[in-house]
Amino acid sequence: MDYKNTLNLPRTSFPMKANLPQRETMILTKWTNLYKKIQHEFSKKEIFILHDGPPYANGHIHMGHALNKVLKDIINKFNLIKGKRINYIPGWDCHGLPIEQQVEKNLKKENKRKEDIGKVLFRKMCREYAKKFVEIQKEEFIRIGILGDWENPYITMDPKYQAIEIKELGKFFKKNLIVKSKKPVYWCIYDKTAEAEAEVEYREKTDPSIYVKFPLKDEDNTFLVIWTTTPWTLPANLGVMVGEDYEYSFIKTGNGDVFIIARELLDSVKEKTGINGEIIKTVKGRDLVDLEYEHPFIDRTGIVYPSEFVTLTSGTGLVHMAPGHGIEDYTVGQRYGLEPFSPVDDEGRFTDEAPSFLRGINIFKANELIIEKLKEKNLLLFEEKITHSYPHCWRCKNPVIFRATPQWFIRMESEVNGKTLREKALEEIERVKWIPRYGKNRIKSMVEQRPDWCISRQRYWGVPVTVFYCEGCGTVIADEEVFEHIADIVENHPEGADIWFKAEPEELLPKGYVCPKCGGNKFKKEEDILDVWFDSGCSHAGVIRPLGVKKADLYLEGSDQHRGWFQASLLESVGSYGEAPYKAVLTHGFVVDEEGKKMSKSEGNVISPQEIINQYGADILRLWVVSEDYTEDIKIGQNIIKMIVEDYRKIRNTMRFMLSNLYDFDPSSQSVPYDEMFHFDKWILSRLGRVVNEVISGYENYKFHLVYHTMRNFASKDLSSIYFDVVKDRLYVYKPDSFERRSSQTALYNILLVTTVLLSPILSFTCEEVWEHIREIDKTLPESVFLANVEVKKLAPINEDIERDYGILLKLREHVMKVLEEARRQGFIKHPYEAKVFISGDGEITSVARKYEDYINFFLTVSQVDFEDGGNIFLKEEGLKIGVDRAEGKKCPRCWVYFKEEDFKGDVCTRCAEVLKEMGVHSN
RNA sequence: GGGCCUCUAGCUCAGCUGGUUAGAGCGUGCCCCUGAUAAGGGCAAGGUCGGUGGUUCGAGUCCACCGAGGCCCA
Repeated sequence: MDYKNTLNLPRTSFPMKANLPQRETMILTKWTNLYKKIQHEFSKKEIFILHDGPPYANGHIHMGHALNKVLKDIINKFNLIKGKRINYIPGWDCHGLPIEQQVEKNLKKENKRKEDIGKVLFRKMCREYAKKFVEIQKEEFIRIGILGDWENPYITMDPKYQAIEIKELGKFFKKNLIVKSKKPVYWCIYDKTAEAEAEVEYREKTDPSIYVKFPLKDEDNTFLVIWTTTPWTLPANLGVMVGEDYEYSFIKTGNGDVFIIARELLDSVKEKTGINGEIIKTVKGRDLVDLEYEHPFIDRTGIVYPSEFVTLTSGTGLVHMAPGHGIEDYTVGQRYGLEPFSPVDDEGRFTDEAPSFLRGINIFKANELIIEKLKEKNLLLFEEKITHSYPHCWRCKNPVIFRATPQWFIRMESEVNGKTLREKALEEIERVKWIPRYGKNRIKSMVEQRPDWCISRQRYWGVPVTVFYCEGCGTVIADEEVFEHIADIVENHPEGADIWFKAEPEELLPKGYVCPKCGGNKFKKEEDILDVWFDSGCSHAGVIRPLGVKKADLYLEGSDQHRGWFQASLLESVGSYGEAPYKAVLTHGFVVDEEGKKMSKSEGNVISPQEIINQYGADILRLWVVSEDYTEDIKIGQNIIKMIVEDYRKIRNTMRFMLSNLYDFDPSSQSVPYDEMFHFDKWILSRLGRVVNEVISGYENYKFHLVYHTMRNFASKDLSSIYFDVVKDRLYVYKPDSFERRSSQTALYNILLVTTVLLSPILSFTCEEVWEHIREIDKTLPESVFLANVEVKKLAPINEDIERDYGILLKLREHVMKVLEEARRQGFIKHPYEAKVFISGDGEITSVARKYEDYINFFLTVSQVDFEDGGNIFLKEEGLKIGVDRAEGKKCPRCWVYFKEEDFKGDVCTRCAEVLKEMGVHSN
């Protein structure tokens, strides 16, 4: 007789092979309305808001996006498990330079320029471009299983969003947080336009290289020596910068002149200029600070300033400073109250503010005149031509210059509720929880040091700075009512803010509006648009506050956003509402390759989420996200993916084993009450309870890699290697409805439910798939694991008494395994069932093992255990001796355990014979 | 060049306020099973904690410097 048919062998339709790429798309169909359903069913619960930072709507998603969105998804889904309601509205950032550039590039192919087609048409093209990628990315995010309100995302180019942004801007103007002042930007004097940093191209250019003497005011014949390749900026010179910690030497030459030059650069300057002399003293840069000098050819003086921007790689270590013509000069200048002086007009000609010999002259042509002037004054130390890399206009290929132009700024020192914006922002930083903790220092030092926020851009694709200028008196029109009025118009216009560029000022202003200062009724529109960081910085106002909530529970982005979105959002919110828009901010690191190097096309080490999804499935991608500590760089590569795939298999098979042994189990009628359960089943539930605690604390502390390690270890150690291995005998051999089997099935069912729920935030697809199989066991369960309301802790009671005993029994088991291995090696046995184990000694292990005398052989997966000294192969230690011999008797063909002849009834063991009898099966 | 951060077995991670022979899982090797089977089980070998120098009775754990890498700034 084939006894195999009388066993309760596992049965399941849950496939071993996941085939995720295909299966996941089916599950996605099921999830189509899931978010809505959850919102509906969980509507009474406490809300948790993770506010999405908007990715830029350009290109397909990359690993960084995937990492970010999966982390968010895990947190959202964990909150569902905790019994909260979530609100997750994904967003996109749509305006700005990269899209503008891409569209311009496309235009160029048709030999067109954006100037030729006009702002409105150009903006339309940008909008279409952004829209296309919003749709693409949306599909990609949905594909990786991100749960959210994908039907109603927030999009910064939506009229509604733009309207809110304009209102926010209005608040800033109303609170006097915005000022107009000058700042140097890249400027093309041929195209007469500002250019963004990302737009200029570096090319070789030949320029004069001159060393100039700046006479000290209070010390005769003593000169600061500066070096410059832009003599034309000398008329705008307002100071000299030095490095505070550098050493500067005073060189006295033959004719009595004293030159001040950085000591480290002395040799190179001497060599270049031919000056010679002896060092009469050397001082620190900070000792030079505040020294006053006379401008070489203009009747004014300047002083020496300390600067972190001075380097000793070239020049003299003393840097000529023109705050209107250099960004570093400007930054230092701001610090000391210097204006960004720039006596140069749109077309690159000197204005009336320049000395008379230069007025009206093109700056590049003026170089020679200035050099002549310096020679005339005997202040030119040396002159030559050099060729160096210099920024050029990307369209006309001519050199660009830095030129101070009027810009709008949010002033960090403006007052908000009695404090400066900066102080208030710093105060708010203290109130926010930063994860990891050092994130706080990072953003704090950035906010402490940051310059005023320049929010204007001289570009086409963005939200306009909706202010007017009175043509009569030049007054800036920035009344709140005007902003509200324009916001209304924008919100109700199909193309939103495009109306600003289409309509006349009269159409945009409230009817009959006159200049509050001069009563004039002719106005000019501001042409500038807003910095995209202001766009996304308003998202709390556009998304969170309309829900009636003041703060998001969490913002979660890459650590680069301490400078970007976190800061923009903080400043915008503090300026507008006096507080931070978030309670907590979590940051993650960046995706790097297996060597820890950053990914780049040229290195060829880029891996895309699409590749992983198509080859292995989104759950593999999701498992990867939690496999590493994301607060630092997170590595990915083929080897790492392989490892993740292995782990996935282990977890999947563990789930499968449980399912396959529950095919005849009805939890409502066949569960064994906890108190009556078999001790080993109580033990595994207790272990599960520990796992639940660890996993929940891992989730709560955002340490998902700990969740991963805990679950993986539980699956492979506690479950596969111990519990399943031991419990198989009870599951397979006993009568289907026996206590022995039902008790273990009760445990298995609890474990399956709990692990499925606990893993669902991570392995969302697989857990949903498992869930569908669990629902065949319990038909009362809700349709999705994400709608489940499983009280995981209740299903996994911790039992310390049992844990204590089993802690000891497990030690015994480990010892026995070693002895069995030795026996196997020596050929005594092959399968553990062929063994009889002898346990003796007066230690704790022996006494606990005796307590479980009738069961201990099953726990050790051997056929027989004797509590006496014996065995051919043995292990001995303090108070314990374990021996192994061949089991006595013969193997029962049904349960495979060895029994003595007298323990057989017919050709099966008495245990099996009894089971068969109860089952009504006749054996031989 | 500056600020912040990281560096423990082949891989991913533990290792609390400094204190016995540095742990886990995976992978690897060898073996077993064939009633989880393109599965399952067992045993074993692998680190002196990026490097150097300090503080200390004692350091992976504190300090300094160096190296590799990441983010931001320049």
